[in-house]
Amino acid sequence: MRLAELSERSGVSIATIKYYLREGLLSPGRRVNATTAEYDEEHLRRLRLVRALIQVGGVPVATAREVLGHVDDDSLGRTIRLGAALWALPQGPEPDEGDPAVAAARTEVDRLLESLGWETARELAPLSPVYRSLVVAVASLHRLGHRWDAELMAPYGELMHQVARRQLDFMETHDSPTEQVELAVASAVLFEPVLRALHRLAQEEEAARRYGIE
Amino acid sequence: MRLAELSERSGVSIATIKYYLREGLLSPGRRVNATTAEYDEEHLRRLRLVRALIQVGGVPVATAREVLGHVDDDSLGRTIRLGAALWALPQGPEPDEGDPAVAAARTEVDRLLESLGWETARELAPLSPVYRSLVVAVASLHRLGHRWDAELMAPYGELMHQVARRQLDFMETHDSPTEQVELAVASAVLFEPVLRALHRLAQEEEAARRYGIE
DNA sequence: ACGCTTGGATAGTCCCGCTATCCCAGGAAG
DNA sequence: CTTCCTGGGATAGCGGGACTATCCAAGCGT
Repeated sequence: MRLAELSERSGVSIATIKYYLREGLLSPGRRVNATTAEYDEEHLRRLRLVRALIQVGGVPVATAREVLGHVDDDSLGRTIRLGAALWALPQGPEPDEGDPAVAAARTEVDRLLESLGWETARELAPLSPVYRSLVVAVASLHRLGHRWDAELMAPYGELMHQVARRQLDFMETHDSPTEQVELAVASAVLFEPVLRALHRLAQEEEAARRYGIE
Repeated sequence: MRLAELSERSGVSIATIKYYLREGLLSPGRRVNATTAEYDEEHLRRLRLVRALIQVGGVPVATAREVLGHVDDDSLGRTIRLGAALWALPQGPEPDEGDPAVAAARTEVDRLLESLGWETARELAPLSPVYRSLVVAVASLHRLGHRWDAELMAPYGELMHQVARRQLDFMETHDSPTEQVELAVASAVLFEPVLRALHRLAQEEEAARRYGIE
């Protein structure tokens, strides 16, 4: 299919697709001649993923490029590829090491990982952006006066572990490693808005049950 | 305390505090005379909340203003205040009603709410931005080929309900309604990065356990 | 009295995600 | 062959968002 058709079927404007091509989020089409390029279903799939990441997941374009670069890197093993893709995602602020709230948060997070028995996560913690963003969020909660300790959070960790297990089960129903990693990334990015929405709905629901519509 | 001290203690630059004052995220200090204003602990607390919303939660300034407006509106009952504040938060794209994936997603979400017995959420669904953002995310998962139905999601809904219950329990340990709503908003915004980080760590952990470091 | 700080107002900066314009090279129609 | 039209690449511009830098006038301290 041509650019025009790709645009038609994906609902993304031609100008925007060109922009994504420039930014390296999409591989160029197969050049038929100097003025024509041909795109296939693979491009369409990828374009939908890109849109989902950017629009629904709110991932910046530069980050999406990096993530997809890892997804496509089939020189790596599955775990590393997945890890690399997930590590490229967060982009929150870095922890301010001078802040005592950060130090306290770090201690609690470490205790949490220990009590959950997440050995790999503990080993990789000093390097992991995800770990750092967790520390930042916990430090913020501390500063606002929330009690937040490992005991309190452990059940949530277990829950998220259950979620992750379900998702990897689903991932394994696909064959191609690239597709698997793509799915995992899509889950990471799109499943989170789902959880967030469920969380907020639950909060409203529970508040209404406890206090009624005053 | 003066502006300079407020800046010092919060770690936010004077210029930025002035910006927040202009934007109405912070109430002006008590004017002592034509050139001096006095701020108190309340301002500091609020400033920390604002920073957390914006930096950690990634909430746009305009949205934060709206949310805090509801938090401060003590003419409303607790449930409504909390609901209004949470409704102002999401800011995702609106669902495209022409899209069949959106229609399918809506059906599944409605079935989910029914099976969870979230009556209030069901009643308010047509109006709720949170509900709409859930539909958008689910539709996106559908388009990317994820199986997503009410049965699959119900356990996650239950989990989020548990989370919400714990948070409201904590909220009730505070007395002032404004503080309670503030806490709830902080939870909604800061607890979510925590869950997200836990989710990603769990995903890495589980992948490493299943596949090793290939 | 005079410099120094404080707070308010205004304009400017930087980044990001597009979007509009221009240009040239085919291919199709006459 | 010529002419016109379309597809694709390159470049520059736009609009919004979050700050940030500069200026200014009014006190306050010595």
